[in-house]
Amino acid sequence: MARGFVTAEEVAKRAGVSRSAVSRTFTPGASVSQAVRRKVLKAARELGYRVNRLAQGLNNDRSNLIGVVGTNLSAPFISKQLDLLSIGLLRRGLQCLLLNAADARKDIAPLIELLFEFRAQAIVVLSGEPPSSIVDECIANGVRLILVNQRLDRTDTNMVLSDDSHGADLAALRLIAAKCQKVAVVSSASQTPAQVRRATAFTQRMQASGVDVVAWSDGPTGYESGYQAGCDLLRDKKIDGAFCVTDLLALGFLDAARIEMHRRVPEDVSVIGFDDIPQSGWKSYELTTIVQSLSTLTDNVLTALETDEPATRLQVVPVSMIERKTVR
Amino acid sequence: MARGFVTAEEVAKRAGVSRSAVSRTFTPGASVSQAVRRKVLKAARELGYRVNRLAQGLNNDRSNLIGVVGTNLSAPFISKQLDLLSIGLLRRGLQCLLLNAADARKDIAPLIELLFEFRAQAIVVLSGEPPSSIVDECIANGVRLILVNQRLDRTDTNMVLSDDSHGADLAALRLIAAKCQKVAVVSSASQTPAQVRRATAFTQRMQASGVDVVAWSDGPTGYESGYQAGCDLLRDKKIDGAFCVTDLLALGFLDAARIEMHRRVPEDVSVIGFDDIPQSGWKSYELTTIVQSLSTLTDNVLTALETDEPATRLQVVPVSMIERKTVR
DNA sequence: TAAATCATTGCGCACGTGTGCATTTTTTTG
DNA sequence: CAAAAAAATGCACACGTGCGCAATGATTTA
Repeated sequence: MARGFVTAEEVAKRAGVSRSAVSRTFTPGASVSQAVRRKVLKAARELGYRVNRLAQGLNNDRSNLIGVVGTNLSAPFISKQLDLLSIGLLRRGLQCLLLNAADARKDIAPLIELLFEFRAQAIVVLSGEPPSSIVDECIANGVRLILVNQRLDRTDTNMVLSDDSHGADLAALRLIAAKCQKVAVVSSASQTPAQVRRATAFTQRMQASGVDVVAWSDGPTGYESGYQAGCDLLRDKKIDGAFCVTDLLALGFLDAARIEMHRRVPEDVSVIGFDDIPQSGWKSYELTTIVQSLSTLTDNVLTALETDEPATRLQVVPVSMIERKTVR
Repeated sequence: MARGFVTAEEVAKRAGVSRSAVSRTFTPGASVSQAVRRKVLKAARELGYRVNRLAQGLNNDRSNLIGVVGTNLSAPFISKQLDLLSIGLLRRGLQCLLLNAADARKDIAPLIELLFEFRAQAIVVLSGEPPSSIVDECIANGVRLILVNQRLDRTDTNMVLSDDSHGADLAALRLIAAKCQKVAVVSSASQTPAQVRRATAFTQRMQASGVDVVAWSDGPTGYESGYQAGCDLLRDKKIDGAFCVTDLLALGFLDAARIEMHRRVPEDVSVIGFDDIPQSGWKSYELTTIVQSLSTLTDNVLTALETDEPATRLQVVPVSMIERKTVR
């Protein structure tokens, strides 16, 4: 019971073979006789040997580590994304080095530096806007960079994002069909690129149809902000529709409308969200919303990760609308 | 612009010093003159040098990697736990190697093996029951193992868990105070140790007071199962109280009670949950529940991680009850 | 049976870093 | 200014592994 881990050297000694034999036994496709292999495996089992992947990655230059950076890891949408991503990585024999960007909301550059130090093979950014200089460094070091739901004005990095503007269009058209006269767009103070795209696309489409639009954005992207928005906005009795750029906002808005402001949904006010988080399907809400296909989003990230020469740098994942019960 | 990463050797050559000087420049407390340090830093910046932590960990035997294993990473409670944990790790200069145990629900042994291969300094298990043999291997290899909300019959590993039985007691006493005559205990088919502890403690306390208890457990631990439980159980008009071992179950139960089974809560039925996830505070629910202090839970994990000689192996975190509006 | 082919094995180098040790340079002290 | 102390520097080894290369042993072919 030596302190620390067992090395291939010790296994070799016990099995009475060379260290190379041990290495080859654990290297698929290497040339070892059955007899030696058996001896090595026996010794390894007895000593509790495990190959050291760090040392392995040192001369392989394949660390098998994938860096994942994100904020708001406990928000339903992101956490589901992380869930699927981590499963997919594990299945592909890749490890997930998770960095929570909560402390460095805007500037995630230091975190990416850290991932460089760990020789991450690739980096997936779930949220937080990376400066353009980071992209250059990734390219220089041969690290693949994948941005999720986030658009950069460059063609030399991978981006996977949902079709925000089309989603916003769907929402707008639906509210127009519901004969809304005056609608609200609810977003948060964080104003992520995705949120801005959704809000502006929606606004444009509505205004083109001659519908009044009032914008609201304050606080963090969560239930409470949506609730606040509902309380603020629905003092205006004219408002009969709302598009919330996130389901969490929409659910807060819904509760404010029904419970605090005494409106009937959908009879008095129609509400549409974006994301389709699990809670939106709960019986108390049944929110009509734009669904991002989280599985195809994740699949695209994973293929972008393992493809050697990515054909398409920019992948836009289609969205659809699921009609539940919050639109007239 | 060489392919791959820059090494200390190259920096040394460019700066006109020895490789040792480079190493020392990036090692806090090492002896380097100002002049040399400046030259090295300049060269490093120009070349984009970053120390290779993998190689570093090779002779340090401090990989700085902490393995985190868990299932249901997108469930509100676990995801919040992961969120806090990953923040805390980062602040302490530790990296979070995340393994999603979704594919190996029961047997997480292979995942822990994998963490051994990466020479993780410590392993945090958020869910999924590790076999006792794993504990031995961790000890043999000097890897600290921390089990969260999960009790093993051994005294040689770290465990941090909420006071489940006391929480269940609080719930029982409250339902007794509400004069419930017949109550349900709702759990899931997964029957994790924590769930079992809560359910049995609750049942014992209730039966000791002469209250009828019916148990229900089926499906995964989520909203839908709670909903199903509500639909099944509330056919019995006698049932006027329920303790759900998880908030998600409780929320589903609530919706079933109010919407599907037309009961008034709390007038007809009282409901208590466990965890205090964000959704429980939402205006549509206002669930009375047992709150686990996620922050102290996480703090205890982190201190267990960095303390060299843990005084207390078993840490029980106190729980409390937050009264909202689902109990008469 | 001799020759040729093939599988197996061990040696030694490489990967990128930290650090002990001896040596050289600088600073402080008397 | 000389001597002693302190600081800085380079060399070489160690960490644990994969793999190329040459040598050895086993097997097939003529």
